[in-house]
Amino acid sequence: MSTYVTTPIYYVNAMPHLGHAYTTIVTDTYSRFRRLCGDDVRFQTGTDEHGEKIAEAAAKDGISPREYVDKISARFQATWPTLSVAQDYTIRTTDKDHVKTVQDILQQVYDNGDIYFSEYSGHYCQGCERFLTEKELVDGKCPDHQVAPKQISEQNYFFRMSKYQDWLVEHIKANPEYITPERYRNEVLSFLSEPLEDLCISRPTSRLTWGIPLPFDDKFVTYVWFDALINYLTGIGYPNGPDFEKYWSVAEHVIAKDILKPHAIYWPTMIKAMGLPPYKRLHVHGYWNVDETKMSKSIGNVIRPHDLIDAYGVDTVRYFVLREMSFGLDSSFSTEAIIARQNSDLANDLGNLFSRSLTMIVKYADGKVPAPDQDQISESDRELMLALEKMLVTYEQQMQQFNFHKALQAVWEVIGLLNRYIVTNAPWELAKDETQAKRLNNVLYSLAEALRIITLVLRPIMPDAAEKMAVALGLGEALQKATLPEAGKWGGSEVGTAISSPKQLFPRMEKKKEQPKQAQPEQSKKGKKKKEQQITEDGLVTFDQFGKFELRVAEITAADTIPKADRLLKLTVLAPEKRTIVAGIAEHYSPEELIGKQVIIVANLKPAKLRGVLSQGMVLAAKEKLEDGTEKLVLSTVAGSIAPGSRVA
RNA sequence: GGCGAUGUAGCUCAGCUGGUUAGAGCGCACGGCUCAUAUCCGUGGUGUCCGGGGUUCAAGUCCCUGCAUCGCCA
Repeated sequence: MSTYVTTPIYYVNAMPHLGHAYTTIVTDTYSRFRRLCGDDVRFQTGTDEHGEKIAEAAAKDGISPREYVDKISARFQATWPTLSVAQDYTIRTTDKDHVKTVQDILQQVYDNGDIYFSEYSGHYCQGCERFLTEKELVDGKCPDHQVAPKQISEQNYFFRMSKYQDWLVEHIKANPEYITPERYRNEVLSFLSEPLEDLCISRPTSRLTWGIPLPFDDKFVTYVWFDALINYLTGIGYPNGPDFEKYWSVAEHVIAKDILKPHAIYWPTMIKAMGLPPYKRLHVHGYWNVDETKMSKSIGNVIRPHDLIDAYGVDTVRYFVLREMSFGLDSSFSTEAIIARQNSDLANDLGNLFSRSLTMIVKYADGKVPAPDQDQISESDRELMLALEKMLVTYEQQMQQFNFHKALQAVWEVIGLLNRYIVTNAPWELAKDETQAKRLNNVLYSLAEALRIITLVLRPIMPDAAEKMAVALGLGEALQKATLPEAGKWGGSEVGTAISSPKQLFPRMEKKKEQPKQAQPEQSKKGKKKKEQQITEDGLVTFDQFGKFELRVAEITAADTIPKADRLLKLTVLAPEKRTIVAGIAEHYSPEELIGKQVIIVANLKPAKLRGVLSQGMVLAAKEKLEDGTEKLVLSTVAGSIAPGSRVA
């Protein structure tokens, strides 16, 4: 059997966050699971690097798109090893072979008549990179970006997606596992109950050059999906690569729910138009919330994988996300939740079980796996064997269905049983009585054996911890090659194998409310760094020095744009005297919305002329640099209304 | 507005085709053990199974309806 599993290619306009990490950990876990089952596995991830947003972000940074995508793509690729993710191939949409394959496919579909040229006009939102319908607009603005879209009339190429709608509906209905979990399958079928529109697949080079040129019209480049989705083919050598057929016939995609439509509708119809068989399964997962709220850049609660690894370690992070989230549903991330899992599941249940078992083998059996005695098999031994057998069946089924939390539940039931087994058999009592030596050996053997199997099934989930366990159990390299069908059977432990005293697998963690190492917005991290630098360079200011700054509350009474200055606004304020202040906030605030606002100004700043206007002071504002290269600016103000001119200190 | 999902113990959730006193983990309380990472084991729940109505000998489980939350679509 072979397995081909992919993550989406991640759009490089943002740094990796918990969502990216989750998708990738899931895919990695599944690929390791299939390997454990003995499959020939191909696991692919990658980055999506074309498009307007990339070109803009690069321009803002003053570098070429190529330099920009190299930089961000490298950040993604550097993240995966830290999460113990071991992909076989990392594709980039800017790879030469990918570009060529995309063009070949476009030409082929075009030649078959499934791509046509047409004109249309509409409201184009730059943030969304798409045309919005009349009804989507709120107060004439894009609801997501709060910007009025541009009215654009454009000629473009379209993919005849509608032609394959009936086929797709039939295919989804005939294959219940094509899209899972079921809720997303239903969503897609519901969407397909309405007539499908054709898909716009190009952008004129007059507007965008950072893309793959259409082979049949060099005045256009490919628009996102035709470029991006094809990565799943190019990564395995489409069309003539030696392994293409083998892997494509078993292709499985893992995605988050935000890109369901492209993967469940655009992609199958594209594949059909190319004359290829459809992919096998599509696995859709939900979002991670942070403490009940959405993770978002503007709130500043974005969780970064490296912060999590620093604070908890990679095994705990992997275990946590896989155990906590019901695949398909949204889940919440919180410091409390991950620490609870770490302490109760990993440290107390698994870690302690491992520790006490190995210690006893070292103490009571000279550190070697003792020989079991068939005549001394007790009821509890039998129960344990049966439980492990049952666990393996459940584990395999649930892992195959992407129900990782259920698979782990099954494993932890056995861990619980083992802790009870130890109490029931009390090896420390058996050790005191020489006539019980055989019984003792059986118990110790059972423990070694059960832990060996647990180590095996935990490998896909926590590769590093499983490796440590394997080493302590004296399993060595045999386990690396072990597959579930054989190594899962009871009795695989070799008598006489040397067991070493265990090191602590998982430490317990303090349940502090504030974890200093816990994921924090990058903003504050940078701030901390700066602060440290200032301390070392003695950049501290004294109270007296600070007192020289005269900060006051000012009320804005008028605001005007300044000709030929697109960043500046001329403000008239009361502080309490009337002043004119020039502020570089025009990109973030419109004059109208400023009237009446109370802001904080530096009142004794040396006046300066800006664009011919004398500025008597300076307005304070907080600025945040967002991952996509844009900036967010918010004026500083007071928490309640106060008389203009009040001193701030 | 249309379609769909969800609503079960303090928290997170299991409960398939209706059938004895509705479950698990976490947390909490008490007791026990000592091999172990102050870990482990045992005991402890009078839960309006969202509200209302209905079908049935019997409903958390089916039907209708209302409310709440969420998703997709328009």
